[in-house]
Amino acid sequence: MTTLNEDLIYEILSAVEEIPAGKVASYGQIAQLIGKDRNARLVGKVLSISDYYGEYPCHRVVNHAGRLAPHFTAQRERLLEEGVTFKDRNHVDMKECQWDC
DNA sequence: GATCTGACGAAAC
DNA sequence: GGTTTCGCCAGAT
Repeated sequence: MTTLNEDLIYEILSAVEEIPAGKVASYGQIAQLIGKDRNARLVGKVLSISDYYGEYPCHRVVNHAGRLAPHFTAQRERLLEEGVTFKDRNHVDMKECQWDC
């Protein structure tokens, strides 16, 4: 496979853009949607290297604990504006706002 | 080509 | 609820 990241970015972003406003999805959920259920770390890495924030709702992607990305400070504010509820300053209420796919 | 690292996940403790 | 260990894949060194 010589095509590398370009293909991964397409798959991941295609899944990310399906996340409805006011909801959040875990990396594992995205990974599963792209057919790589154990490849959640790739989702995060690809988003970090890509500059697609603004074109895709990558702020709606959080980890399994509802914790936000360590290098993505604006993420919390964006989610609050969309109506996502928080349990703590850095923890999303997964029970209420996790994407039901 | 081997090793380490990473916006992670799940299970075990 | 938190920490520890392991697993997974792709990129960087």
